[in-house]
Amino acid sequence: MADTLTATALTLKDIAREAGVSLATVDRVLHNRPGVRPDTVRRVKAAIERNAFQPHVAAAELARSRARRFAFVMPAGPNPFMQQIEAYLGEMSAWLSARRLGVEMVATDVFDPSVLAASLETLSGDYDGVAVVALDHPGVRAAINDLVDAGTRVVTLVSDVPSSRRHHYVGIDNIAAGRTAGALVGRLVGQRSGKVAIVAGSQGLRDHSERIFGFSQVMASEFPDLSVLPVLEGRDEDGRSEQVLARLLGRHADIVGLYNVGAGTQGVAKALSDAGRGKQVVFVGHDVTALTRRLLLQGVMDAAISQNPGHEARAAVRVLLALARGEPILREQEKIRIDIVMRDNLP
Amino acid sequence: MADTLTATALTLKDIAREAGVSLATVDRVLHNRPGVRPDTVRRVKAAIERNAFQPHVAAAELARSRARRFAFVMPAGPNPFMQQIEAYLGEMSAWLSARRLGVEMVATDVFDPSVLAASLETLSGDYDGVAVVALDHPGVRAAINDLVDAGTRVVTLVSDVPSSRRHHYVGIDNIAAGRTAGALVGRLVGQRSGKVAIVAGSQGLRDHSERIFGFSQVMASEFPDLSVLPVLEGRDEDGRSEQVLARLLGRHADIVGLYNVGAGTQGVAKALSDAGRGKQVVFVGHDVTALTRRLLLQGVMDAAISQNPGHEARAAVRVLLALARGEPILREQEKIRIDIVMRDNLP
DNA sequence: CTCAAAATGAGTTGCGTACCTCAAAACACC
DNA sequence: GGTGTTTTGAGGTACGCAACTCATTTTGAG
Repeated sequence: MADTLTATALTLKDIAREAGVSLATVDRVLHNRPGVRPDTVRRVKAAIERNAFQPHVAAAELARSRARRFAFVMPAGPNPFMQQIEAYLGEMSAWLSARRLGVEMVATDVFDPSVLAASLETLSGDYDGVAVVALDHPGVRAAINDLVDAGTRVVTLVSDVPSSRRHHYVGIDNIAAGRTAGALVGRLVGQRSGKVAIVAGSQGLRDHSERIFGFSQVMASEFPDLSVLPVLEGRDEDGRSEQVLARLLGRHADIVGLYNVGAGTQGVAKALSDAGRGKQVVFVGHDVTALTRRLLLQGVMDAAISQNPGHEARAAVRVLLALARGEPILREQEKIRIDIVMRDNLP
Repeated sequence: MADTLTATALTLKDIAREAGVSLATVDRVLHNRPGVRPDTVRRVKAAIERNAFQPHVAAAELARSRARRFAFVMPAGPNPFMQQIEAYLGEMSAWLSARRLGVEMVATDVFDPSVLAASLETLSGDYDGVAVVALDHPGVRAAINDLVDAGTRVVTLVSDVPSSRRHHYVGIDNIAAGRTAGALVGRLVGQRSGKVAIVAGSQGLRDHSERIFGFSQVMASEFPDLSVLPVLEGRDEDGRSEQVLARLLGRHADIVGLYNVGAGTQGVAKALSDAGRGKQVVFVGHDVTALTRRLLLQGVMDAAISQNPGHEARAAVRVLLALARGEPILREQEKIRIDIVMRDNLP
């Protein structure tokens, strides 16, 4: 009836006794310090395994006096999504200080590889962990690898650099996000046939191009009655997005679906409304902000694909902390889901 | 450029000096122990406020030696959703034991108020915290209140008892979940008109009736072309669900939508398939299990409304721990979202 | 067998808090 | 002023581990 999940509370001393060695030797093994015969290492590790021993995290944390410092390298300038991440980190401040963790924001131009790489290089040695919104570029990859080699824990945030040796990626699978957007547009358009427009920031951005790829894949394979128009580039700016979309709407009267891949949502919505086609066109975009929330409630947007920024911020901190402590990562917990947000499940 | 988020690392000794009292007095104030003049209490609290002092959680945890014990009171018998919660708790075992936390499962008949209440009473005193899948009933409410009065922290899990004095509810808003299901069915049906069927476990269950309420609300107000048929009760069993639905499908050729409120999904799917209407009827249900995953991939189910069981398990533990430690709860983090899961964003 | 190097034991200190005891001081009351 | 009560101070111990020193034992090479 009452089924217990946790082990008994052994201490290092118990492990030492079990392995027939002294506390000092267990300590050496536990921290990979030199001067222990391979055979002894094995005996100690066996004792640890056998008892499923976990060092008491509170005791370990207390003993190592030194506070941990993490850096968050984020885009400079006004990006609502990034501001949300920063805000959620702010909400954690009591949590952080109760654990004597220091989190510092470093603003930089993440779109310029050399600037970003240089920013990363300056962090070396000063921090126990770094979270970075990274551009996928050889220079950046090298900078990340240097940090890792210097013993800093690195997680990529929102945008990944899979070819680097970063310890973890906190963000969504953008191809799947694009596929989800495609399925939604296709299903919500229903029986109608017609054309589908795509507005992106730039196809040079990895996350945008991956989303477009996934979207197109689904449209081609599952919704043959819908034809996808060439991708418009709005550079994530409202004005330009509005302009290019307005022109396209003028030329095609049979547009039934619209996928906005990045930002510039305000402009996209305005072009739709001005053309008087807000209700006929199925409009799917990304992220839940004050604006998209309003558009969803008004029925202008039909769905938003979202990655929970609060979750991303907290997951990044937790992952960095677990890495620094040598604790296992709860993969399931730290995985960022692709949220489908419609009017009735607005968070 | 580098903007720091966290406070400096003061200790109790610093606070004592600031307030002009001894460590012992600060300790008395911090733990609401008697024997301190009101005026002195004020001075100490002021010093704490002024410095935004947070006790070092690791030190506090270490000092109080006594391990914490939590109990999870869950339904006995084979319920896949509950089994998932249990499995996720199992995945946390390393995390738990590194913090010297004991989590025990208590299986009981949560559908019988008196049995459930009795189970809760037996826990009094033995646990620092209790998470319970609770039926909303006066006897249960009283049992919960008794636990709270005895100093045990209580969170309701999945199913709430809002009228009790439980400290926290970990679960979704079921009315909103029903609304979301309704919006999905309506939108995915598209231009067609016809009838919509509802299969529930029992309308006596609070979560089921709330979901039906939300679903009907949306259908009535936003999809006037769809008419909702009377609710079928399948008691969350496959056989009975299949039987009642098969009969209904036989009587109505114009069913275009189906909402399965609870379990019994296997039977519902079978009735649909056997009638050869798997593809024409928009089928929305709850929870991501091995079965619903398969049905989504096959295209039999169109969407699943899901509350992440892993998140619920971990949130319950974190909330109980925060309550026990007197730490603030990260509301945003512990809030359970209503996930819309379609084929392309299957977790 | 000898000797240096490697491996190990034994012990100390400190981290910041909880929890406890005992004595001293301050206070209230008659 | 004396009495009893309340408030405060001072100090200690313990929690489990990290990080260190130094002495001692074991090992392997010559």
